[in-house]
Amino acid sequence: MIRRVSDDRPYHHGNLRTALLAAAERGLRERGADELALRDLAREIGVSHAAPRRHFPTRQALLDALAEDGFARLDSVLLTALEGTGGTAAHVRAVMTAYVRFATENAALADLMYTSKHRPGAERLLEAAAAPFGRMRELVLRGQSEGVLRGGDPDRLGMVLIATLQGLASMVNSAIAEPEQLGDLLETAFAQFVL
Amino acid sequence: MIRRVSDDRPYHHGNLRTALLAAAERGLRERGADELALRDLAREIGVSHAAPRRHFPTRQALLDALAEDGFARLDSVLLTALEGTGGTAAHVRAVMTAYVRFATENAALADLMYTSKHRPGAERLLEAAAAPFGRMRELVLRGQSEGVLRGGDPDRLGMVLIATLQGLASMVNSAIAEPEQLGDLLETAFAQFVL
DNA sequence: ACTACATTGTAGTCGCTGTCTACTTTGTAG
DNA sequence: CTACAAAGTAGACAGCGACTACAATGTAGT
Repeated sequence: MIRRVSDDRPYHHGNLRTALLAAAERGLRERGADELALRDLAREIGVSHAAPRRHFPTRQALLDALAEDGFARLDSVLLTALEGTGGTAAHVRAVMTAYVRFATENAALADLMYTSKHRPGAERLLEAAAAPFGRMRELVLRGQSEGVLRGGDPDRLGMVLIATLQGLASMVNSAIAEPEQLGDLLETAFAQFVL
Repeated sequence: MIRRVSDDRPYHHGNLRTALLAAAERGLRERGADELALRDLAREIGVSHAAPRRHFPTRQALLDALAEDGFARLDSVLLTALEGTGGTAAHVRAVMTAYVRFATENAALADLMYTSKHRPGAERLLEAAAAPFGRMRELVLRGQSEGVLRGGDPDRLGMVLIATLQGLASMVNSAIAEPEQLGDLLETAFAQFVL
């Protein structure tokens, strides 16, 4: 059992991919995507500068993985919101609040999730996004069948709903709208969707 | 009248700031913000690598200027849409279409305009954004007074409207929604705002 | 238990970038 | 005409992403 440099860390990290994602997520939250450097993460974790390459062949691959994970986290946040008490209308309100809360508390992550980079091979991201979008679609279907939501193609309505929420989060994140307005803005949006 | 290196370009460019912005805008459209390098732009224009610094002290300053210009261009696009024929409802529809068209044809620019980078000194950007937002607010006021738009605080309603449009553009730009759906999505959104 | 091989780490290098500093050329106001 | 401000150049530096060659470790097959 030979140990490396300072005789404390094993040659193989064992969980480098996970460690990288965790460190990257923290860096993303605290300093933004532009400040994320693979070499910084490697130093922070204590591996060589080239080690991350085994798990993320390129910096963009790491950012994509972050975005993918972001959609999974968003999905679980929405799921939690749907577990609350109250009727469908209350659920809609809860989900709306939860979405915007998530997207404003993780502003840089939200940017990554909806970035418009030239990305030909982003199937993984789209699959990850399908989870929260599907969940929202189900809620819309339920709302329509109960008559609390406007009719029409549930896919379209769900998409417009998420778009509105993500747009509102963007306004706050870019400092165009003030965070204090968020409650009122959400209420205005809510009134448009719920009959 | 001494000339420089290849005896063709004068020592002073004369319009370097404008030239940089133009080249950057093209690069932004064709290759995305990540690929924008100050040194590339300098080479393309034919000045030294340090010359851009006189006009944009940092790369981020150039990106901010691009975003600022983006809001000005957006405002003029909206203005054009408002000059069309038809009543207020038609104007609302035209503005909605124009917004989403602008934000999808200039996807990377839209990202810059609504980015959530830690930006303490972004007053310039906010001032630039005030133009299109103010224009939208006027339209909302007109729509409300004519009874074609839902009531409530016009600032809030205008903000929700732009948020919805920007959100829809984000969905398309990130390939979550397909461009072909845009028409239907816009119609769904339109039906929510116009009584 | 041994051994071949895939996996996952290390070290070093390369070109490129953004930023900074010192210097030079040009425009311009007094 | 002359001093100074404005706007360019050249060179240096550290840091980064990406690539390569090599080393250590886990593991599957005999």
